[in-house]
Amino acid sequence: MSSSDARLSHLMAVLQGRRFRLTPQRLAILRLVARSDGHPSIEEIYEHLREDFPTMSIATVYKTVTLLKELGEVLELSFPEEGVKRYDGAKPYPHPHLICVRCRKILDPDLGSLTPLVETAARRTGFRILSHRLDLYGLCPECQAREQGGEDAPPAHGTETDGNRLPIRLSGDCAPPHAPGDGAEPTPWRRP
Amino acid sequence: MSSSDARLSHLMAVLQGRRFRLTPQRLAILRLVARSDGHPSIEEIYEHLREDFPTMSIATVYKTVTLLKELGEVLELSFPEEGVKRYDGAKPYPHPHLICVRCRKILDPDLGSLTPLVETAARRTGFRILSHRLDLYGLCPECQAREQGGEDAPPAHGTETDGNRLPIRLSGDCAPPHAPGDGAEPTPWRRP
DNA sequence: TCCTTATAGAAAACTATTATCCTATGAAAT
DNA sequence: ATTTCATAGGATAATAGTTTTCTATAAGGA
Ligand SMILES: [Mn+2]
Ligand SMILES: [Mn+2]
Ligand SMILES: [Zn+2]
Ligand SMILES: [Zn+2]
Repeated sequence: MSSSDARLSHLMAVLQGRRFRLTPQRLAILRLVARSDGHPSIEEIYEHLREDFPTMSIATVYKTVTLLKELGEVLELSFPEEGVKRYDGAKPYPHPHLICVRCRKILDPDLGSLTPLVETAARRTGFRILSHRLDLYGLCPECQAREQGGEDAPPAHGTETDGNRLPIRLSGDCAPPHAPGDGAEPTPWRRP
Repeated sequence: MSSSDARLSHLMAVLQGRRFRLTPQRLAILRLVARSDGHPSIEEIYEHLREDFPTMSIATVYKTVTLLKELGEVLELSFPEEGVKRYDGAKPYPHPHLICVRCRKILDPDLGSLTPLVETAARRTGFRILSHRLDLYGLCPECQAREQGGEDAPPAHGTETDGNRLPIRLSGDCAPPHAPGDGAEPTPWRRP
C-alpha cells in the first residue's frame, strides 16, 4: 500500500466520520490531493478532473479543497508570484518548500528541524509560536545546467504562464527579491 | 539622524539618481515606506496620505511602491490570510517575520543567520538558493495575556477585517495551519 | 424505495491589483 | 518668457482568483 493510498483512506475516513457526503467528484479530488505531486493548484486539479467529469464546476474544486483545509487535512501555500494557491494534502502540517524560480517545480526538502529556530524566536520575543512557513527560492539542478549551456530549452514542468526567465544572480543569505520575476535592474541590496 | 531618516535620504537619492521625479506625493510615500512601522499595506499608506493629499489616487500609491520594488528598495510581503500585500522599505532584503495571528502586528525578529539552513538545503538538493522567506505565526505577549484573562478586549493593532479569534493551540514545530483563521475544528495533525 | 438535506453546477458577486486614458506638471530647449 | 515633451497623477475600466448565491440533484440513512 503506497503512502498516498494510506493518505486517501485517511481522508475518506475523515469526511465520512464527519458525516460529509463522499460524492464521486469529492473522491476524485481526494485522490489527487492525497498524492499532491508538485503541489497542485485549484486550476490544475480542475483540469485533470474534467477529463472524468466534463460537467464539473471549478467552484466544486474550490469548495472541496477549502473543506479539507478547514479540517486540517491539507496545507495551503499561496504563491503570489504566479497568482495562485497550491495545496499539499500529503503533508498537511507546516514544512519547508524549495521552489525553482525558472521551471516552478516545488519540492519538500528534508532539512533539519526548525524547532531551535522557533524556540529562539519565542525566547527573544515572548511570542508563542503556533505555525510557520519557510520557502527557499532558487534554481534546480536541471535549470542551472540549462542556464549556463544554451540559453534556450523550455522549462520542464507543466503550466507556465509566460516567460519566467530569471535575473541570474547568486547569493547565500541576502538574495534577490521574494518574487524574482522580471524585475528591471540587478537590485543591489545593502545590509544595514 | 534616525535610521529611517538615513533610509529616506537613500531612497530620495536613488530616485533622483535614476532621473525619476521627486513629486510631493512620492516624497510622502517615501517617508512612510522608509519608516515602515508594522509593514504598511497599500491601503494603509493611502489612508495616511489622503490627510495631506485629499485628491490622491490609490493608483499613485500602487505605482510608486511598485517602482520602489522594481528598484530593489522595498521588500514585498504577501499575506493571503488578510488578502493584502505589505511592504518593508526599511529592510528591503529577505528577512524573517513574526506575525501575531490575533492583533496582526508584524515584527522583524533578530534570529540567527539562516545561512546554515540554506546551505544544507543547497547541498542536499543541488539547488542554487537565490532568495527565501520565513514567517513565524503566533501570539504576541499582549495577546497571550488577553487570551487567558477575559476572553474579550479588542485587538490592539489597526484594521482587522472581522473576528480573528484563534483556535487556542500551542505547538513547537508541528502546529496549526498556516492561515490559523476561523477553522472549524482543532486540526489534529499527524506526522508521517 | 422514500425522505431529508448536503452537495454540484452555473452564474453572479467580490476584491486586490493592474492597465488604460487623459490631463497636469515641470524641466529643458528655444 | 514661451514652447516642447516626456513624466507623473487622477479617474476609471479591466483583470483574475476566489467566494457566494441559488436551484436541481443525488447521497445516505430510515
Ligand atoms: Mn509540501
Ligand atoms: Mn520586515
Ligand atoms: Zn527548474
Ligand atoms: Zn497580538
